[in-house]
Amino acid sequence: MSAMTLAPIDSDGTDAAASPTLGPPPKPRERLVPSLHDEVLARLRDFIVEGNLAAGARVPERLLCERFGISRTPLREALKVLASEGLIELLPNRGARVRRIDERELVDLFDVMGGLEALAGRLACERVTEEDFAEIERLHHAMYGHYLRRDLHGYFACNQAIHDRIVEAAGNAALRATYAGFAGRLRRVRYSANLDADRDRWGEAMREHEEILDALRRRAGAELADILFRHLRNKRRAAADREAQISE
Amino acid sequence: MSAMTLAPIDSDGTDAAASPTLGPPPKPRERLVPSLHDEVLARLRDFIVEGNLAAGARVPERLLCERFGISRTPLREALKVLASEGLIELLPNRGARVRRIDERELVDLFDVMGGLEALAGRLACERVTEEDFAEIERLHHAMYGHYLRRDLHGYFACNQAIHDRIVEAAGNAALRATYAGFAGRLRRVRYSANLDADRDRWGEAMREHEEILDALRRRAGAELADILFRHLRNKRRAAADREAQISE
DNA sequence: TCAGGCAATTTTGAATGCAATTTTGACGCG
DNA sequence: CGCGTCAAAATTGCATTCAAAATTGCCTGA
Repeated sequence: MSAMTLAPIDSDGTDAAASPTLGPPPKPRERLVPSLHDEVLARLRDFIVEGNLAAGARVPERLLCERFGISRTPLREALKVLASEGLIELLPNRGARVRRIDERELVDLFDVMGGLEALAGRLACERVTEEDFAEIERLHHAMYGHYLRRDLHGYFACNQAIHDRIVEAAGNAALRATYAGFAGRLRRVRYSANLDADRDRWGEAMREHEEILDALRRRAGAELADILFRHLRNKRRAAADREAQISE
Repeated sequence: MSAMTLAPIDSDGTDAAASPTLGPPPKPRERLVPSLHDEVLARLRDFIVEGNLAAGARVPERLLCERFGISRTPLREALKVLASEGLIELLPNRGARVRRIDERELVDLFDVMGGLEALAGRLACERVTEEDFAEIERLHHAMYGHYLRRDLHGYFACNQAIHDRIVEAAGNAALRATYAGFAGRLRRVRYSANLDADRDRWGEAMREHEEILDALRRRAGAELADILFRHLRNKRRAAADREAQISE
């Protein structure tokens, strides 16, 4: 093959950093046009995550194009991205299908979530500020209140918020993005850890959260990482038990 | 907007599992045609990872199309995927650029790698077989041999192999894929942890590997996770020091 | 009645075309 | 000589088109 005609292309020197001297119009036009592609991608992802397409079902290109009012090109681009995210699978010449998540894969995903939360906890111990901690502590107590009142909805909201805050406190963009990605994949399966029917697990979860807060207070990174991983493990196990309980 | 004309689409019942009754042609034509898209995606990824495009440089659509002998459509699809992988960034109406990885992001990526390795270690302790362990032990001793002989290349190869085996032993597909993704992103920056110039770090790394093997032997999950995370941290720190040393 | 085969239709994968935006470069002015 | 303006050229985003593959439906023959 011919020589690398464009082998080492040099940077054009344009820096991603703001260069105010270059911008005559002071208007910071960032994302003025959110680009159809991104919008379609987000919409299609939501469409699937929200369960509008059954697991294993074909993803009907034509229909979705009409639905979103676009041509096939941007839709197909979005499909490739969703496939790389693991939400759908592309069968050569046979279209896209919503990926079916079997029990084994669910366990795998939960474990990775656990690993990411463990990492978040470890990093959070290094970087969390007093304000961050105070906010998490506040959420923790609010959650405890919901627990006492048996307010499942409020409890879940606080629980979610706490875990999100920990990830946030880790101050790691790559971690945040990866965490969000896995959370999205898991959101599709409703692992209804319906604690209402499992008071024991609820109490256990609450105790684990006490440990989490305590480890974070002491900035005990490795310890917090361990607790968080096991916390997710228990959560998954409870969900699995509940699943089995329903199906029997 | 109108009613969800295609709201709950049902599965077509076709199972991903082999359905021999449905397949008249017994030929298992899986991936006979690797689909241009996948090929282009892999080639483009390699092209960028191997440093043919400088960080921050524009990704010239037209030129790459000619280079790969394809039209813009599959190339653009690949670009979207690479953008979702974080390898490039897409600026609306202004094309794709190779993402510039600054010091901060490098630290973030290393930490996530550390978190993933920690998870791999923890899971490996749960699932590793005696054969798996024996293989890792063998690699460890081989690595020690390279260390004694100051064979940097052989040392690196074994080192890499050990970490890969641990991830493999974790038996978690999602983890493996995520790990591979981050490894790819990091491969672009040559964090030449040139141990040859840093004998202390090399010795330290070797001692850490002794701990790793020991924890794995005892199936001490939480402990191994902790060691692996710190191992990556130290590796990063050594690379950063070396970087600073070079630039001064 | 039902299995098998063939042709029409549908669907996918990729190329091409076209409007809109950006970039480039020349020109005029201070 | 430097700076702003504006038009030409290039590039991007998306729609449309086209060929190849798969799916569907129909028909035939046992």
